[in-house]
Amino acid sequence: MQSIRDLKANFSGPPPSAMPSSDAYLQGSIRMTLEDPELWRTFHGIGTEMIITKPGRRMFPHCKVNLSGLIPCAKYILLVDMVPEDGFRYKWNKEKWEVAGKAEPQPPCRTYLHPDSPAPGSHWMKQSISFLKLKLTNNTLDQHGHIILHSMHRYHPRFHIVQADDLFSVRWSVFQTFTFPETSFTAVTAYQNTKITKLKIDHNPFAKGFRDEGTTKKRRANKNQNDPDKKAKLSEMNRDSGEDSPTGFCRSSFEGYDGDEAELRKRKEREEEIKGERYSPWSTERERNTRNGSSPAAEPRDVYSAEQMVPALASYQPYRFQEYGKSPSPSSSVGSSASGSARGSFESRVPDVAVPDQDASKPRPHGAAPPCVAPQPLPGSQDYPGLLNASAAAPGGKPAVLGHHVYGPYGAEQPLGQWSGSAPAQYPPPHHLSADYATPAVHHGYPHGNVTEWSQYPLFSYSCW
DNA sequence: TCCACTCACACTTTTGAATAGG
DNA sequence: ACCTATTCAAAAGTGTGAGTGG
Repeated sequence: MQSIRDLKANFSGPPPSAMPSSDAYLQGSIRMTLEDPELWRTFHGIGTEMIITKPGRRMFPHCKVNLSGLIPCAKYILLVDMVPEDGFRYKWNKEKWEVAGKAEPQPPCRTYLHPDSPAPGSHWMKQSISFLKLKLTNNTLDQHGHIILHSMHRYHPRFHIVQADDLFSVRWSVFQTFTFPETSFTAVTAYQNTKITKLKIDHNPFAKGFRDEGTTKKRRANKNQNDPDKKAKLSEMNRDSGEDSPTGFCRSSFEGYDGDEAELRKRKEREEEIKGERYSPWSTERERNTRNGSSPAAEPRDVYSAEQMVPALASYQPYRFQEYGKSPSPSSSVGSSASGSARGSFESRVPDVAVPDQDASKPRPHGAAPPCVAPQPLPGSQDYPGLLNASAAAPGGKPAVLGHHVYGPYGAEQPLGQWSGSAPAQYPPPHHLSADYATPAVHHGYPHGNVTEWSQYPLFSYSCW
């Protein structure tokens, strides 16, 4: 298990009041654990899919985490963004996901700000933190601040904790970034894997209507009873599912899973036993990538330990350029975003992810500029303008500590409400800061001194309700 | 023809206002 | 007048399946 911090240096001399209390920062060990990991793992074991729609769709399971190790009286801001897992587009073919080509250019970067932000550490630690209202969309012109993703692409959520008294001081603050491998998912506009559908129906209360045989069967029966073709289809589905389901409802082919709660538990136990054999449709691939390295983290069993903390320096930072990869701004060429890439080896499919030798707990002096690194495409077909391969970023395979810089989406006049508001007017058309938060604007002509100006670059777009 | 996507639908839970009771 | 509990309607969140368009 790695515990690497994603430390953001202050690049432009913040006012002392805005400086994080670095001692506490460095000495404290912030710990984040994923709530309901079992559920996540169940989904992950099959290959989690998340529906994305134009108006925005919540995640299920939704992200819920516990935090500890924060300074109770210090204020923190919590953010979530979505990071592409790799540089590929996928298709569902014959009961499994296959690579279908190169990934599409990254959509505008959006970051979800937890509505409680900023709040004291005691607040974050006293209860689990839910990102229930985070929504995903495939609408690149989305005006509601939802997180924009591409269908048939794989992502994972990334959680950022920033110590900051208010949203303004985010830009001076130190980030810590956490990811959980079991939260990775494929964005889809319609479910591909019936096993996932089944799991969602059985666990999501809103889908209860599809759960038992009663309503669903009736509804389907009503809809189909006059249509022989549909009848045939339906019975075919039953056959496919490998069960003589009397319900005629989309019985999952998920082996042995029948939706009954108690039964589900038993199944889960059984699954646990065989987890090593089939953990995830993706895991084999990952293992292949990671097995060469002898990192213990590559072992699924370690990876999914219940109290897992996966603080990760993203192996790639969302180095997103405006206009889908066209390099629009000076910042794109002077990255500095060298992410200290220390996601567990299990987590990255980027072959040459390196673990930073620079302990994140070792502070860089404030004001020290991070190494300037030009973004480079991921190896092979990976062509993510939005990503920076950490190892590529750091010469000599020594990823530098990431300068994970934030451009506040709020101007000086703008209250916190700007982040949490839902009025479309508050969301300017997506004109995304080139190289966004991976890049210190101070290097690229976005004067920090002028909040109003840099606020034009919504590095962290926001989508809170 | 295939496949990704959109939309209307029926069903559910959640939310918030109105009301009643202490 | 205030607070709490209950009720009810509207809003929002689900997956489904038909239809559409590239």
